[in-house]
Amino acid sequence: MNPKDMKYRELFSVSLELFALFGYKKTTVQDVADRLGMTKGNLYFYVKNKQDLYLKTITHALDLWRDSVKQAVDRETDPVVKFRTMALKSVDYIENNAMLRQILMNDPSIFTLSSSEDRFYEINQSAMTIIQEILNQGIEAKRFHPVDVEHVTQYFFSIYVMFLIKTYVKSDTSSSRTMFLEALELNIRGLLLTDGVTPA
Amino acid sequence: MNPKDMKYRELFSVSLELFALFGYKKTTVQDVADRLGMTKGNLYFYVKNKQDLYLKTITHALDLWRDSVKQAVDRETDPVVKFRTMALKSVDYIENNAMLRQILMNDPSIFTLSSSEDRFYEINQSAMTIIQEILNQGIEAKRFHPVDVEHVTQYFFSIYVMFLIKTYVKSDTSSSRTMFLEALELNIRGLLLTDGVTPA
DNA sequence: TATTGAACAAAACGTTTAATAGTTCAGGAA
DNA sequence: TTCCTGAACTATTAAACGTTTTGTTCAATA
Repeated sequence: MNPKDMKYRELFSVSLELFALFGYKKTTVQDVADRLGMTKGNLYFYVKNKQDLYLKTITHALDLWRDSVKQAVDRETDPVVKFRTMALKSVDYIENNAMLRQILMNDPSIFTLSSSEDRFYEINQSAMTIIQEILNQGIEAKRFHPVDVEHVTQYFFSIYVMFLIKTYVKSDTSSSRTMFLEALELNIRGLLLTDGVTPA
Repeated sequence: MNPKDMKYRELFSVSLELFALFGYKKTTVQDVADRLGMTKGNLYFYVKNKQDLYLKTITHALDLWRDSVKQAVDRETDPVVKFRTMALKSVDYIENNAMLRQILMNDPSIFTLSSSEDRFYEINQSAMTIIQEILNQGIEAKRFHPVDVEHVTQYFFSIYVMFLIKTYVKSDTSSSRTMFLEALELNIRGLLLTDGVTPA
């Protein structure tokens, strides 16, 4: 890895930690520069402005999240197992990442149900591709119902976002784990074709 | 109907219209009193304060919504038809009620994914009862999978709220209708027991 | 290319003040 | 009693102010 990338990684890492700890407003450019052992003026060599620093930091964190899920999915071959792995790994990742959870709580607008308000549209779009590919593969293999892939992908991603909001933004922890697992099985049943037989 | 109830209905009707038109902040107690042909002082005979007026007004509107869905569901007997009727009627009602839609847009916090923040907890709880009864009946009649009724009810209600937010709060109108219908069929398939046969 | 530090601009903050809007209440009419 | 009025009172909001903090730029430099 080249030294420039290293510098960026360190920058995003420090930045994420501070934003998680203090939130966007209370984190000053000076704070970040101090922790990096540089002056705030020099930060502007790496990012356009504070907003840009924040956006790049979150985007980087979301990239790592998606990559982790993608890798887990790629290890599997069966579409049903892929689907289940995707769902479980996604939740597992955030479950074990306190800093990212804190970021979500500080800034509820990171995950929005409105695509037009979505500041992370591109990364979310690429996350949806994972769902889409699994659906296509499952339909191709005659394991899944021939659903409207585009809309069902959108639907699954919306449910996923809804869960994230419920559980980590609104911290409605109570029974949301059980709800998630019940929902997962229900959706898999909704997708599955009964072997060979097409019900009337 | 007794005259007191009539007065309240008029009050809520006028109030809803003004809140829809101007939003909570811009609607003054004076505005409401004027439209009712009374003084603002007298409004306090009917409600505790402005906040109470708003809460009672919205609650009343939500009551009418739920009653309309409940009536439509009660006209059916088959659990699958009931389920579909419930979903379609719910969306149909808001689709044909511009004032209520405006209220939702003015105040995005009416429908929240957090039960602890829910100012309309009771009415939403009673709406969930409709779902719960249909699930119980369907399971009893061996038409539905024996799902965890409590959590699946919560799940369906959350999806419903998610759709309302997406469509009427964030006005992501684009393809949300198609998504809704695809999701409805997927969920029904997920609920349905294949006749007689239990898949391994 | 990467960094500094000073200078500048913009935003946030605390305070004061005036206007507006919400609430109470004594008293009177239905 | 129930319902209502109108004036008095209180709380909230908005604007304007100077002050301080913070974000951003840039010429100089290693």
